[in-house]
Amino acid sequence: MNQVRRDVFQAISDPTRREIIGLLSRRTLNLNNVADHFTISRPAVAKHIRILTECGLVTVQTRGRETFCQADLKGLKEVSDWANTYQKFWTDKLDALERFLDEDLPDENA
Amino acid sequence: MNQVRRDVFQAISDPTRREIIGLLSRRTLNLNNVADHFTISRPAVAKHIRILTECGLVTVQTRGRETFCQADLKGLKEVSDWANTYQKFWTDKLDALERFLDEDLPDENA
DNA sequence: TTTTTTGGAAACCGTTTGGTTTCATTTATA
DNA sequence: TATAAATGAAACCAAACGGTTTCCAAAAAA
Repeated sequence: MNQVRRDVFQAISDPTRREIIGLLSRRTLNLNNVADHFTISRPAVAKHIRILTECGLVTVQTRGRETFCQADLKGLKEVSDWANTYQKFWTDKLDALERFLDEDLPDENA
Repeated sequence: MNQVRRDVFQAISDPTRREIIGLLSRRTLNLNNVADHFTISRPAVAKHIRILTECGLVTVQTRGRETFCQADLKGLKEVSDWANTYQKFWTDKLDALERFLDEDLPDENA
């Protein structure tokens, strides 16, 4: 969990972090509020949140003794865009011509 | 790299694996052909490909002494769908009412 | 002013990750 | 048939990951 690689793809690879994203997408919560949703310890949640902040998916704002965590999920566009590059693999709208053009012709930079 | 967690999100968290996906999305290649695109060793590439097969993003077919690797990226729909859940975070089409409803009203399960 | 709440930070731990080298096996080819 | 090509498999490794417990500091509440 110690920070070295910090990109969005790696940040969302952990299911707990995706849950945290889901929580914070609905409302801002302080750290303990987030931790209350999980069985893992509060420091573990804090580390997940740090990872999310390091790739910009969460911003943190301290007020008094509380640390409010807010989702800022613009960075997920990169993920969406990347996955959508391969949309044809799960879309059935390909007709014979498209298949021919996409797969049967030799690639121009092959 | 030893296989335990096998979900698509974790499979695509590694940049090398995303590159392999890109390669195989354009044409089927045998293992050495894939490995030629990288500086890491052939066994390392083989392990990446195994991970991709274990979550169904790549299928493998042996013919003679060669192992042909083919992309089957339907599984990326899960990633696309998940990311698109948060599309409003990078889409500017929210008007004042939407912002009000989404953020300013107290959450019903708060 | 004690006491609680909130959370940062450090030290530690076992497992997973991403990589290597080496060796064996199978299939083609000279 | 001897050799080369393609790959699998095993053993190993350092670093990162995901988690813990413990302790400390600051802010709020009794």
